[in-house]
Amino acid sequence: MKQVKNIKGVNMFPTLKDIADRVGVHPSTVSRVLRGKETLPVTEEMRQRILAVAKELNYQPNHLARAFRLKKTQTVGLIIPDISNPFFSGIARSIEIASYQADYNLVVCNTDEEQVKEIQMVNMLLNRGVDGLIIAPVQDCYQHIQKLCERNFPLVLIDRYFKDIETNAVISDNEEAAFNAVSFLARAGHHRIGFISGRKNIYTIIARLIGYKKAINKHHLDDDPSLVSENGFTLDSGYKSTLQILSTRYPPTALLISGNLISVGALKAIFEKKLSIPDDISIVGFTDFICSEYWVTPMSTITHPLPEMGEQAFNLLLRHMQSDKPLPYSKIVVKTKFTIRESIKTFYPV
Amino acid sequence: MKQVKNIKGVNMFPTLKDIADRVGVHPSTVSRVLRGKETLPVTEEMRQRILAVAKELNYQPNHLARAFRLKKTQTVGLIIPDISNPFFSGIARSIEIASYQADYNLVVCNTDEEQVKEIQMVNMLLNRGVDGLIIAPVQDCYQHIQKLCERNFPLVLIDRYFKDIETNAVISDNEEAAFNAVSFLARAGHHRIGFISGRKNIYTIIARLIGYKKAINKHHLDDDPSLVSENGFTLDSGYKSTLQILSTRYPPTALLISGNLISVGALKAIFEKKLSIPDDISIVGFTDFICSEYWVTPMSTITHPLPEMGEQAFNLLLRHMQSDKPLPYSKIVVKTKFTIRESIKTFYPV
DNA sequence: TTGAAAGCGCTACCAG
DNA sequence: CTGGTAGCGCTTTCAA
Repeated sequence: MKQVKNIKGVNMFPTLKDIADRVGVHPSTVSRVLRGKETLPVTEEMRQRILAVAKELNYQPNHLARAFRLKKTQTVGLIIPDISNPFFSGIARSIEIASYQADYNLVVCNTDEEQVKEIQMVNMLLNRGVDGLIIAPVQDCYQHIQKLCERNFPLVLIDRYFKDIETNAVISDNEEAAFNAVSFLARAGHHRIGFISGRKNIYTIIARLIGYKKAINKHHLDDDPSLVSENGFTLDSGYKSTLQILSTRYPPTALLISGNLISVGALKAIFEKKLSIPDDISIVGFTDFICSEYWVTPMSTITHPLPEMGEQAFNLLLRHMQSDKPLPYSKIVVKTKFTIRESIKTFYPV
Repeated sequence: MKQVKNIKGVNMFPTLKDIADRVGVHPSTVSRVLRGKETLPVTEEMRQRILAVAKELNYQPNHLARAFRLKKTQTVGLIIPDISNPFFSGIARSIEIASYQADYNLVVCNTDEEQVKEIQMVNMLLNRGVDGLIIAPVQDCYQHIQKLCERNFPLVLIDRYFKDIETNAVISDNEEAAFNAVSFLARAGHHRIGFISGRKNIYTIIARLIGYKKAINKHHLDDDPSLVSENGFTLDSGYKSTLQILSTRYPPTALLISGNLISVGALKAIFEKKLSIPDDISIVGFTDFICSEYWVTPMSTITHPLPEMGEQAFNLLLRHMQSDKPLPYSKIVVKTKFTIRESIKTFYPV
């Protein structure tokens, strides 16, 4: 009768029936005791006997069966561009901490900024029954995101945001941060300030660009389109953009750089041109590595509170996953921090 | 009859039965066509009709049901100390790339180097029915790992290895790498070489220590226990260890540093002591950030081929997951790369 | 070649 | 208060 199952040794776990047999009771009763709320009608004696046997057998409910039955997996999907980017691995880590505490698992998917992959992954994760989704979207389109919202599927966007559709989101104060950084550079005496922006279409980039422009206008700085270079988020694109901007006839004296991999590429370009920081060129970078302050010239950075972002995102998601009726959307904006280091030349004391 | 299920909009996917009904055939037939091997006995006409309807309805097999039935989830678990450590996020990324291609999902868990958490997580992932496990173990104990092997559960260790038990593993040539680095420093004229080793008990650390000692002996360098500081893998422990070693009566002229977060901590200590690299102290670091070459003094590093490690680990795991009989274990050793930069002072030309 | 039925382990509902 | 039963969607075996 007893079959040799689980050839690979998985699932040698006892089942409800095993407990029921030992106690001499029906499996459904065991289920009620083990899973049911405190208020379910069972004799205290029964409870104790079942609980005892369950502990003795070291019973763990079969997750696969539960997930199948309940259509709940206690798993959330995280879709990000690239986990090996420190910005996103920081976010992933903080989400994992929160999800671990709430007894959820985290499935991590990387899009490489490819819209097709993202759509595939959303689909796949839904089919696998994740209970919720946290996404830093590619932002080439949003129909698939919109559909999730229409179905009231628990979803939180992180870092990036669609201004055309309403969703939950945890984002940072990009516009303000860019404005403040450029304003600081202006007050320090810079007139030509370049912006290596990263991939366009992305919410963060658009917001930073707005902040940049506003500061340019407010401080009457050189407003020259050739000072802005949109490109990818990779080291190489940062390198190329920077090289290009520094090779123009009137290169900037300061650079706002939008992303940590881009910053590394920018440094590469700057050194290749034999320029020195900050004497020839001042730089401020969005998001930092942990080692920013140990760079050739310690780098001024605009830092995101990654732990806070991840925690907020997960907790927001959790509320939506646990609620049985649709909740109103929340948009949480976290504050970045501007750290000034030696990478900025000040013509005037600021 | 038709219930309003899926209140949150999940699982609006058609089932085998939906297809069967449309085609006017039994669900099991549909299953045979859709899942079965090519050789199964079905009329070609039937095949085509079913395939057509399946495509029309955009049928996707319900992953939860399949997983439950088959006890296979197409998911592998990755257990690492900390995804926000660039070393491990690099490994995680390369594993994810390989698993994506093989149509597997990846669940990432962080232990924070806590043995209890690791054991918990192994358990939980087994209960959730992962098909295989890749682990960078904490290495305070190995009984749980051993049990997995006894059950023939598909498992690959990565970066770390137990010399007392046989397992699959993808590791790097730590001993040789340490030996080579210290030998280089010796040939450059250093006699007192310190080693900030990281957490002891860890395979990588033990191997590096052996390589370090061998080089010390071979080149007749100062063999002083106070030159070695074992500690954690955090920035702070690197900071403290370095501070301690540099504060001894006869501090070393060169330092081998075992980990990237530790390196950052070491730098902090060095700068705090107002020492300059490489004039006062030379450094070589195990594993690098992408930005190592842009540090105050570009850092000499021993680099791991993370993409190769992750890919090898996943492919090895895949072979074991796909085989129905136990396979012999493989131990794959990858080569590190020693990159010499300005952080080393050479008393003699090397 | 196809249909029918059983069953994975669990939960939920309805009787008693 | 407890037992029985049905069923989630799929695969697999056996019978037709």
